[in-house]
Amino acid sequence: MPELPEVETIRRDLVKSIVGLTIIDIDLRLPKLIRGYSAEEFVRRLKGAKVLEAGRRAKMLILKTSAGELLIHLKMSGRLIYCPAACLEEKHTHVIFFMDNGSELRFVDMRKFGFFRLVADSELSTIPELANLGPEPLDISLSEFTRLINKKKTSKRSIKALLMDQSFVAGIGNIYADEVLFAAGVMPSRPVLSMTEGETAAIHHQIRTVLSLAVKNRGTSFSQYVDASGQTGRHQEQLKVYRQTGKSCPRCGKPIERIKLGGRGTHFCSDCQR
DNA sequence: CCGTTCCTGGAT
DNA sequence: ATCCAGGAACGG
Repeated sequence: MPELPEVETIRRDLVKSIVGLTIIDIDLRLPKLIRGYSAEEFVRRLKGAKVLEAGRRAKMLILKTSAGELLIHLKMSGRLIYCPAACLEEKHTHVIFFMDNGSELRFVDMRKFGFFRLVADSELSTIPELANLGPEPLDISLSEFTRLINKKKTSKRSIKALLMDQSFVAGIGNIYADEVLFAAGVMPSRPVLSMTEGETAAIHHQIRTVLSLAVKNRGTSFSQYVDASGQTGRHQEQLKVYRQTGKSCPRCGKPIERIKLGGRGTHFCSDCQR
């Protein structure tokens, strides 16, 4: 899926394109992607609703509407595409929102893992998909990050698994976990309990540096991810280790290695990361 | 903790 | 044919 930088890019696009518009109709072709309400009730409630704001929490998009908060999770392959006027329909288009100015917002998802949830009345913080999220990685201070790491100091799990744990810090996925740990000089497989004060500070610093640069570059595009206008991001050109197996480490020249950690492809330089 | 599962498709 | 893929819930 889009991780924090990709979702943030889409959010900023949607602020410019659909905030202020009203949904006049919805073509929902894959009812199972709606959580909470039935598909019929979801459509009934959102028809006629005005989009008031486009927000984000971790990797979740939150469209504030006059009918409640619309949560959208893109998971691995979901895309939100804004069509100002007639655009060709892509394969795997599962939902189309028709807006009152003739434009459309389309949800396209090859793997069908993404979901929508309309929250009409309850507190957002009680929603299951939001309730257990940790702090935003770009907001957390060094002292707070250090405190959270120290709380996990009994854990033998890898530092990479912890960074990807959304209840620890919310928004980092497989790409940026590898990139952050390379930039911080820490091996992804290192147990959390072995982190030094200096390494913790380096990881905190690189989370900020790597994620904000990726946002500036409008995200990383491989196969699926594009922004809300259908354009690819640019951060794939800046990746140091992710999917760079066998290529020379940009710092020391040694070939980048790949292992499997927690079921995920994990990329690193064994000279630059300890 | 790890593996499996939800899906479809591209790469090897 | 087999493995892999920006996520995350679930079960053992």
